[in-house]
Amino acid sequence: MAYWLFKSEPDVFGIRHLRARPEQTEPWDGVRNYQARNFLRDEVSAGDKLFFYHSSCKQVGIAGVAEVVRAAYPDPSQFNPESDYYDPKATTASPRWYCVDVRFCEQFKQVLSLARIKAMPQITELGLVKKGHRLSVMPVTIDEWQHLYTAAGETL
DNA sequence: GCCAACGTTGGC
DNA sequence: GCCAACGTTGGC
Repeated sequence: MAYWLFKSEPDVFGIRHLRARPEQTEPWDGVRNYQARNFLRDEVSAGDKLFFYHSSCKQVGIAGVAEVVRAAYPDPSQFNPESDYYDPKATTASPRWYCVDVRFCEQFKQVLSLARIKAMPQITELGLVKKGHRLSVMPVTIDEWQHLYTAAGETL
C-alpha cells in the first residue's frame, strides 16, 4: 500500500463534500497535469491512502484522510464539451486523462496547516515544501505519513 | 490582488 | 530542440 497527497480547492470540492456523499465516495477527476496524471494512472492503487489537502483557501493544509477504492480509469470529463475539464484532443480510443475513485476516511478536528507542515523537521523532501509544490497528486513516504498524521492528531 | 515558480505552446 | 512568451497554480 502506498501513500499520497491529493490537492483540492475546498470551495470547489473539499473534504466536507466527500464526507457528505451518499457512499462517501467520489471520482477524483479534473487532473490536467502530466506528472500528476502519470502518478494517478500508473501508481495509485486501490487500497492506497491519501491526505486530502485544501489549497487556495483560508485554511491551507491537510484536512483529513481518504482511501482509493478504484484504480485509474479514463476521466469522463475530458470527453464532455460542457465540462470545464473538456479536452478536445482526447478520444475514447486514446484517453489523455485519468481519474480514481476515493472514499472518505477521516476529517481532522483541525486542519494541519501548511505553516506547521513546513515547520516540521522531518518534512523536508515532500513536494509541498520543495520544488514541484504545484503538483496536485504527489507521493508521501510512510515516514512522512506517520509524522504528518501524528502532528494532525496533536492539539495546539 | 500580487507575484514567484512552475508548465505549456509555438515559431524558428 | 531551443527558448521566449504566455498561462496556471497557489501562498500570502
